[in-house]
Amino acid sequence: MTRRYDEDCVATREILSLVGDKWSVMVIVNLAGGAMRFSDLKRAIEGISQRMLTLTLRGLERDGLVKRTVFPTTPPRVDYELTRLGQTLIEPVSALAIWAQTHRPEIERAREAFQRAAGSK
Amino acid sequence: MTRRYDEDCVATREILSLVGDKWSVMVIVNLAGGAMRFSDLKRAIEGISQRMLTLTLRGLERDGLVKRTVFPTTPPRVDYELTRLGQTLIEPVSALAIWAQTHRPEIERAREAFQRAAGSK
DNA sequence: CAGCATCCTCCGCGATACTG
DNA sequence: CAGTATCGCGGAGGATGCTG
Repeated sequence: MTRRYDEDCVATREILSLVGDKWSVMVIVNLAGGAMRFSDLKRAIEGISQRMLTLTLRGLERDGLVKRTVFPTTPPRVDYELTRLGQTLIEPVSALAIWAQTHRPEIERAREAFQRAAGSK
Repeated sequence: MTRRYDEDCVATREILSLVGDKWSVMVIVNLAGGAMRFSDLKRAIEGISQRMLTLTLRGLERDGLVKRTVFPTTPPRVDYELTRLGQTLIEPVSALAIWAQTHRPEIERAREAFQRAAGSK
């Protein structure tokens, strides 16, 4: 059924875009080592704005990849950690990261060649 | 060295974003079955604009993932196919796609639960 | 057919300021 | 500390029209 096929594609893409999302990956990688609080994540992920960290964490929580725990103290403290589902993502994402590292030189060379080809036009 | 570490991260992310890029993945998946010409790709990838297909193909060609072959006929004909490097991407990307398919129900449920939690606030 | 150039729109995201 | 609310810009990307 075409309809079902499309739905699958859309859903799959939606999830794949997670991996392409800069901040989501950074958060997941950081949480791979264990729970962290909001401010620690903010400090660990260089360049992220408070807003984006909040939005990213909300998205991951919403998808069941991250668990949010609030300690009702003053000042408030909130811990974030990967759920079991979130942890299963680490492996395939790492595979891709390794691919990236492995083939980086090739890509670099391809870019230079492409550059030269374009320049000599 | 911190500098090197950052460079690695940036480079890796740059490559990972490829996977998050909607159109790039679609192109790669379509080319996994063999060479295709421009118009065939355009028809196969529903919803893509001519502009984005061109840009996406240029990017992939630039990175050495796709090879572009021009047949100087009239009307012109251009074939695109995965390079060997491009083909090595299929496996890790598929792994991720399978992860997405496998865990979709869980994610779906997490979203519904999250929705309910937000609604009852 | 394949593709470049141009215009124009939308919204992702950062910066900033305020709250419990 | 851990957010939410608001504003503003820059860039991604669709629509359209023109070429070899």
